[in-house]
Amino acid sequence: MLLIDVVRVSEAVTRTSARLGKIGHLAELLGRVGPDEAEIAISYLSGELPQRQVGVGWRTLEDIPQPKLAATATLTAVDELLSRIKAVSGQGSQAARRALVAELFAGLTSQEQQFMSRLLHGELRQGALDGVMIEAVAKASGAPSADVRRALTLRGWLPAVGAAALGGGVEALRAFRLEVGRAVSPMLAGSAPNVAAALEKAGTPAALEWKLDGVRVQAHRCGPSAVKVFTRTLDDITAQVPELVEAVLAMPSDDLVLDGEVLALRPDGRPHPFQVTASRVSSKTNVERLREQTPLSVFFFDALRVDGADLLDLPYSQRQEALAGAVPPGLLTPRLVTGDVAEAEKFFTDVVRAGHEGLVVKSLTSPYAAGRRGAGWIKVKPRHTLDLVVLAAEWGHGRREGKLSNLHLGARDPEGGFVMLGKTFKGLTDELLAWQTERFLELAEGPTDEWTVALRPELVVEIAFDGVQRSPRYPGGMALRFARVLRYRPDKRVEDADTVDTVRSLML
DNA sequence: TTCCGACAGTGGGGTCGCAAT
DNA sequence: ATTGCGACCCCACTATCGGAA
Repeated sequence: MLLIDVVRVSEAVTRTSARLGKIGHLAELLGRVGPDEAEIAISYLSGELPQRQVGVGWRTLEDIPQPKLAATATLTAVDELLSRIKAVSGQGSQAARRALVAELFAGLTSQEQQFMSRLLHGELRQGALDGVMIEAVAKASGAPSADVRRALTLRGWLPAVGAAALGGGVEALRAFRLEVGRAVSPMLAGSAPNVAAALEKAGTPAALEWKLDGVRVQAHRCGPSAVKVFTRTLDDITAQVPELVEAVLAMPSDDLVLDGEVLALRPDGRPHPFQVTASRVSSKTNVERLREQTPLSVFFFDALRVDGADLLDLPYSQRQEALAGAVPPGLLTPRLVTGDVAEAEKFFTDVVRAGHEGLVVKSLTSPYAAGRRGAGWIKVKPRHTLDLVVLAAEWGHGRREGKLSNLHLGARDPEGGFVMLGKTFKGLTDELLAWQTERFLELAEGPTDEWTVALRPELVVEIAFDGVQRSPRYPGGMALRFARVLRYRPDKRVEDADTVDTVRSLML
């Protein structure tokens, strides 16, 4: 199959707004793709590369060769070149990588070049990713989408699941098993504004678990001496977390799959800022030295397999029993089962006072269903707000093209002027986006660069955020974490906006 | 007919590893 | 030694579609 066949379908998917229409276009192509090219086609059309990352970003793609006129590139040839690019990126010069990228793009038409650029950027923007592709695989193979979804949970990679479904139908899908040592797609949580709302969603009584601000880990014990650890995106971080490996090796069972969170705690037991944990977990060199300075702790909250028994389909409460039997009590995430709102709210206050992120409220009956947010797990976190001043705005991309989208936020400096604390584009409705674009252009002092418009500091906006973190980037040495717009405050003057001192007092 | 769950899109700050400067 | 780039940790929120109620 030619790359252009895939590109044409992607363009048709982009033009079609109805989800069922998108699924129809994708399924049609899956119906005519050969078995050796199915993985590549499914991968590209769900917006990812079979190689995952190949070490090519926006900078590398700034200048690419003239396009060809005739579309002759085959999927397999393109895939093979991308694998070579990845290999060179792993160990080789940038010049060698650039040469291979040039070779790839020189073989593509203009239409194909645009597709490949977006794919490499991870910005296909065709309105279809895994969720839509699951349905397309189901339609093309004749298997129920629940079976496709289930196989994806166990296998963790849709192209392999899709290729199996196209080749062997529903039986091939049902042959997928949880395999110790191979990552499973993790179950994700939805969110609620407060504990009472979360309890309502999860059903009572529910389990309340501490939400720790670290890195999600899936630990596999594969036999007497082997452990593997994966992140939420299924990357292998075993070598970076020796403490966790040792903790799992010390457990009596030698056939386990556990779900948990790893984080750095201070000697007094309170958590380090997320930045400290992230730094430790992502460091690959000097791990032994680093673990002495910043040891990691792990807390498990679910068990997918214990002593060779798969537990994914069991209700939460039964998985908890298995977890408690397999993991020492000190490595269990603190939890409380209750249906009482007052008791739950006290537990929430306690966990926040202990310095942690909040709670995850879990239905006692839900199975471990990967990939689908919001079903059985609901997270709750406290919310801070500040009244800040809009200092500048950046032009948006994609569906926000032509709109001023990303706001530069500043706190008032009592000495005069403003101190930038970060940016946000979140929380804006289309209506607000249109309004602010118009209003900003009235306040514009002129462009500071290609994307940014400086504004007269006159607008006050109420911003919600999760916390203040240390920042090497901004002049005040601090930045807001997960800032989002709540509403504009036309009733407030700039003199009423919060000051940097207020923000600094929150950074404790 | 209305409601709501699931999905895709739009990007945010911070940090590491690596190659080039 | 520093800088630029790519990758990936953490993540909130809105718009939309289409099935459920």
